[in-house]
Amino acid sequence: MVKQGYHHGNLREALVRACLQLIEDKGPTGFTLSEAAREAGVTPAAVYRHFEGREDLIAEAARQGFEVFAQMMESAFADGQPSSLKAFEATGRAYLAFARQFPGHYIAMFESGISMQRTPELAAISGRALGVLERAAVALSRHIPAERRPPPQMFAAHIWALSHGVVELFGRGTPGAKSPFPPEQLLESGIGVYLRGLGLLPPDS
Amino acid sequence: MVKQGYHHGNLREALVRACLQLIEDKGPTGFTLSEAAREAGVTPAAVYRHFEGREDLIAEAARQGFEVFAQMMESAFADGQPSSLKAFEATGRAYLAFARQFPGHYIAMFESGISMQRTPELAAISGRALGVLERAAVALSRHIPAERRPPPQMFAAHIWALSHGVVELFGRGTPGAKSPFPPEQLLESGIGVYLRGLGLLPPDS
DNA sequence: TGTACATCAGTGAACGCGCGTTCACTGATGTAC
DNA sequence: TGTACATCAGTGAACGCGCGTTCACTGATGTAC
Repeated sequence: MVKQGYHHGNLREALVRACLQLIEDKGPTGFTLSEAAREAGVTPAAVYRHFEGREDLIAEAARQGFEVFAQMMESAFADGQPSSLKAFEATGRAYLAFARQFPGHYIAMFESGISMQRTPELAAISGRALGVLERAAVALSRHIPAERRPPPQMFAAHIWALSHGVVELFGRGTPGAKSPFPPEQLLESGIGVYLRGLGLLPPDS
Repeated sequence: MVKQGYHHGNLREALVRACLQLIEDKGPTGFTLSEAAREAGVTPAAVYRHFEGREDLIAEAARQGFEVFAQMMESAFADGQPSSLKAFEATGRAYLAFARQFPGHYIAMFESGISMQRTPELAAISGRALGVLERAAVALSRHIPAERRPPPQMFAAHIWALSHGVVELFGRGTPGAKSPFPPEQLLESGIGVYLRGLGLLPPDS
């Protein structure tokens, strides 16, 4: 992460990577522009050649996160193949997998306090990512008799909330951590119970 | 919140209140000891008569939060009366009610980064609060045939995660906020589906 | 009831610190001819 | 192939700021006699 000559070569990306690492290690609070610059082997002032400031750097980190997130969710959903049920479950797993694989991104996206509406671009990409969840819910909903079918947005919101809660409380070493269950199992079983409650899984098993 | 004479009278509590208000308004990051002192009409140095420092002040705010939280949860659970189902649902509602009624406390407790294990006292009171959820789950579990009964800790963890997720994503004006459903309804319906999945509610209705 | 004095809860000045941001600058790169 | 020059991406010094924390201090309170 240390540059050699006068020109860095790829400072922009190096800064984003430093930002992500710092956020992951020290939380969104702990991140400072100066330290990211230091990490990249560069003067703080150099950052301003590539970003408008501290916030803008975090926003870019989040944006890249949503990009990867959207891709993972979409490829997990796989247009509802082989069945909308399998696809839905895969989507839930992808959510957690992303949070674990890219903790820095996840924090930048959901805990750093930057708004998803900060820029049109950020709004678009985050909407695309979370839209997958909703599409998955819509597809699954078709298998529920219309009269006791909850609105798909509500369905999606439930799953999102459950997933996010599992990540925040049990996905990292931080505050809760008391649970004797690995987060994957927790989320999978939680979704299982939920789907059974919707009549989408056989009551037993 | 401004003192009159040389002695404040109740500076300790005034500082905690200021801390909570600042945390609620500006997030845990935005809170500074100096500003809390200013708010209380007092020199920053005066804070050290009552707390060991910034962290200690936040921890006390969290502690008081857990105190209230435990009380609300316990009185909602009401020893499982009138039925373990009703008691359980009331407990879930109490969780959300607390988060909405005491946002500053909630943030200090779950988002400020202070550990629940910071002091034995904090560990005890937070354990007591979250223990209610587990007792409620245990009581409810008895109505499930043993062979398809999930461990009550898992049960409790699911509900906690769902509740926390709803609070974080939809309970405040911040990042998600796109959901067209009020958080209360979201949580209630989510728990409803979940309990149906456990066979604790009739499949229809 | 009055006074001496210990205790307590504040002051205010000072500290060192690292931060984010700005500015005029300069070294490196690449392109036109 | 060589040279002049525009453009770009960095430097480094400086700024003002507010922070958390410390220290010797002093004003107010309450208690003993």
